[in-house]
Amino acid sequence: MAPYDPSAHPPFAVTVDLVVLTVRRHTLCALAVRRGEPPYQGRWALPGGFVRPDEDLMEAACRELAEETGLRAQPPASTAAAGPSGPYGTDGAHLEQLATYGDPKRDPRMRVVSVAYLVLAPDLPAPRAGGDARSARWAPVTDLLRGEEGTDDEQRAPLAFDHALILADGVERARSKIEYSSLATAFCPSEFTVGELRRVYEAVWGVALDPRNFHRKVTGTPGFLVPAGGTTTRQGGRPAQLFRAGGATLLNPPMLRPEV
Amino acid sequence: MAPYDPSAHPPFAVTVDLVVLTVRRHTLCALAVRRGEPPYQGRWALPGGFVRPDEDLMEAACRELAEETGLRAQPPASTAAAGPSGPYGTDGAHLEQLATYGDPKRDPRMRVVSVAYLVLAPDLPAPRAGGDARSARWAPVTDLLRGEEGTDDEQRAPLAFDHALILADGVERARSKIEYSSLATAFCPSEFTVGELRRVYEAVWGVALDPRNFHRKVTGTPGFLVPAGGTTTRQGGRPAQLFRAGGATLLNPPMLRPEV
DNA sequence: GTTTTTATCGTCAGGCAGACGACTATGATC
DNA sequence: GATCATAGTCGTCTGCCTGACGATAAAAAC
Repeated sequence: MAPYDPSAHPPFAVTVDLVVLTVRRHTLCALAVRRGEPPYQGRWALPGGFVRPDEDLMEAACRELAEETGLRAQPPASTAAAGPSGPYGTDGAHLEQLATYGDPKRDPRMRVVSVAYLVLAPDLPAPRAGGDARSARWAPVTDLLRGEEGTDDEQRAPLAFDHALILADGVERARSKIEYSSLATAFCPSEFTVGELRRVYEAVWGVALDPRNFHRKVTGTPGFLVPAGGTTTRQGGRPAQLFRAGGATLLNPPMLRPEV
Repeated sequence: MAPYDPSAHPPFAVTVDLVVLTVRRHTLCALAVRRGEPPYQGRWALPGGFVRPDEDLMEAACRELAEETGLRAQPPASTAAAGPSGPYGTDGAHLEQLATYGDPKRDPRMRVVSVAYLVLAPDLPAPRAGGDARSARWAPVTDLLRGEEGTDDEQRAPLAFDHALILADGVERARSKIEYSSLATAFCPSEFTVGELRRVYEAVWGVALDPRNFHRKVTGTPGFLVPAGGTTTRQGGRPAQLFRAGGATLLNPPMLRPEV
């Protein structure tokens, strides 16, 4: 480390940005908020905000998540406040650090370093608009990521700042992580069927999976699913068994993503 | 994002810390430097330093890496200066963002947010002491991580700050990443034998692998290795073919890490 | 020359995934 | 109520890959 010189610290602002993903209507969606002030006024952006002076990064992410979605997110009492080690459950949603973005020009106002967090949530009620009357919406990630083509529809404008890059990184993380972990259950309500879980994989990966092989795989992996007791017919067709997420977090061998 | 208020930015300092890993004498080692000033004066720490006002995070990491190891590391001209997307090759070494640590109490002097980078390097010559005469050394990660037991030997003192946590996260990242990528070749010189590559896996994972099955796996995976033409006998025994890292970056199916 | 060391090729059995057939149990429709 | 459409669940078969391990090859050490 360079010799310590207190005057040597340029003024950095530190923010957290959230990539909040969910699956709605068989589509992978992300939470977007409309910016109320410059720069990028009126454009869609990822939710986020400044980290407070005495707040841990994950604490700040939890706070922003609660403000935007109403998901209760109390920081873990004492465990590893600093590190990214270990995901952190918030009311069934999954939260983990994604990456940090610090291009000197990423914010025209000043030097901002942003720590992005990834949240995987079950299908939530309509997003809360937040106290400051900003509008928020769930948007398919494909729409948010190909906002480049200029179009009259302001819903199609590219995301503010470098948020398209952050979102793309978050989506890629989610896609690869459900391969070798049981994280896909974070997209499901507390009780769900094998078919619902399969539709999560299909939406996140954008592929069709064989229902029979999928069923064999997830029910055959110890600790992945535990029977919840009942059945449901909410998807139509023959009643399906309800399951809860089991204790296992790592899938070994992993769920194989079909080659495109 | 919260309404913009320029007065609302607490003074954050942003640093980069480096987890530089290599394999020496069949052991996974990390680069450690001795701190020359308080806090934690005299203790071992990860190399790192403050990010400069107009410097991208990865640029800062490259600069620190060059200062500490002499590895030439010029930032990519224009590509994705901000994101963590895509590793970045530096003279054969691999550099990628690891995670960001921002516990308000992690540095007693002030609020410091540190972005950690992971570097995988081939066995280098002795580390450069650096212009400011600090000492640096390669230490087995097991020694650095179990420095907790109080002992007279100052080489055994725990790492400064939260660097033990950062190092542990970096080691875990490396362990899991060589499973499904060809990154293990970053620990090797430009030409290497299958046996040398196997010893990298054995050192990083701390297990013994079957030489025959390993040979079949790596030579049978298209794009992983390309013959370099010659043979060498530097490891003793029968001469072994020399290989170079192939273009493939992802291993599919992955190299399986034996269950403990 | 014999031993030691490392590299490399083969063989074999078991596990798992992909492809797909068959059957079951509901609601919707005629 | 019969039929159809929709989902869910159980099996079968084949091929690929892995782990275990035998066997051979080519050098250095003794």
